[in-house]
Amino acid sequence: MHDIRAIRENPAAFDAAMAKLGISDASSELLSVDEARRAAIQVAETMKAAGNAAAKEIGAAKAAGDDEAFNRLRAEVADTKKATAEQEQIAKDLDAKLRDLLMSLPNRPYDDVPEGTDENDNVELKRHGTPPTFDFQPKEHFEIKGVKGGMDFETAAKLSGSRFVLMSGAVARVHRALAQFMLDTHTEENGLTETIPPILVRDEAMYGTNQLPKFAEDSYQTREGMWLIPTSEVSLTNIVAGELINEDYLPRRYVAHTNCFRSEAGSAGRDTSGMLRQHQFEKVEMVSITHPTTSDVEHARMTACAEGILERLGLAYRTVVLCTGDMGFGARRTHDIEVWLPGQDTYREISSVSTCGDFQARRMNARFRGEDGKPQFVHTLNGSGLAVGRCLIAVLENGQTEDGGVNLPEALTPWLGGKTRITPEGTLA
RNA sequence: GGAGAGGUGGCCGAGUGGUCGAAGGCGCACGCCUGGAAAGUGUGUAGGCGGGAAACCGUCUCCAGGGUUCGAAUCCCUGUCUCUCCGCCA
Repeated sequence: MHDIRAIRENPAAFDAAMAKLGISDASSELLSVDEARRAAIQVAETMKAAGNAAAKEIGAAKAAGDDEAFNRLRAEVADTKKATAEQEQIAKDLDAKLRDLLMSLPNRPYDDVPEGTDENDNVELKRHGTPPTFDFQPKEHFEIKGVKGGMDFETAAKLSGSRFVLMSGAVARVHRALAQFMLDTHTEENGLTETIPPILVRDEAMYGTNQLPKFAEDSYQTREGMWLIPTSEVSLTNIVAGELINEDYLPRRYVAHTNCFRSEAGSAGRDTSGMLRQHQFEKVEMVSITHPTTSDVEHARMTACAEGILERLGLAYRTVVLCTGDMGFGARRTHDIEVWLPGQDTYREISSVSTCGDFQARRMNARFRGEDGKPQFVHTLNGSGLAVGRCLIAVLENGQTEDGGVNLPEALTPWLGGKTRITPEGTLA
């Protein structure tokens, strides 16, 4: 959510930033509602002040035993009471309207974010590792002989429909090992706090991290009205919702391994084969709550944490900064990390690391007490570290051998009980 | 599912119709004390919104929304959340 005062002070800067997102003249309606709202507040408060003063006089008259004055003042107050209430309602409605307008606008990109319309305008920041070469035609993950038996889409469809998978045996084990490896690395080496959060949340949490009100159709809701999280960013970021915390509590760094649920409402027909895009998937998510002055450094740090996982696994990747047209609703800057998938002969997103500035903090009302003793909004960041299912795909495709087996990354060995390979028969060896 | 209790400031906790934005404690800030620290001690310390260059002023807020009343943290209604006991259950 945006700061109406900042917009009021410099509407041109705000409009220029929003124009980069293709939203023209964003400030004019905001400012006119704001002006009406402030005028209404002024009127309402003046009326209210008069009423309060009268109430005091009435009390004094009563105490003095002056019945004549008491009754006269009572009648006066009764006359203006209704008008005051109406005026207050007007002010309240305008305030709610302004809030709704502010809530529905996306965050403004930082100045260093490249302008563009879609993913083709994203700018590469970094390329790490070399895509492996094969002396045979590398397959997609679900075509690899040793993998097929442990990655069953038909049975999953019987249970749940399309975009679900039933993993078993070696594939399931490698998937689990990956998640554990990520979690252990983040907690033991990157200093993140391991967390097991609820994955079913209330409306308020979904508002806080901007899934609501605009993107309700992307998530699943229970009969009771709770939401299955589309990412544990929701649970982790909202830890500080409504809090006024001590400055020395910052930064706060969380990591969680959870299931995530997405309806994929807008992506019919995309990535329909394999387990690249599922309704249910596992993700190791990182969230940082920081002081405003350190969020940029934190953004780089978090990106490095995610990249480090791929580096240890020996996977080639590239990191891009998303252009204005490709960014999500709440982000001020987003780094996407794309891993090399030999089966698709391309880089595919495996992590997205965003800094949101105070955008979510305003929505959540998450503050800390600053140097001057005044509350300020915290900054929030989130990033995948990494998407476990997609990481599994990368490991399988990059490690595949001509016989249909898979050589697994050395870094994973401790989490696989010393095993290093999936055989063409689908067993761990 | 049944029964009950309760939501007060950054935190804990008093307060059952006015003089209450709210005692007291903790925490925090500044000072005194000290060689330095701890302890002790003094003073200060809620937030939102609106106005104002500022000082400051107004207004709202004791879970939320309604109601009673001249006046509500306090009484009534509804909602919501939390906790306890019983039942069921991983």
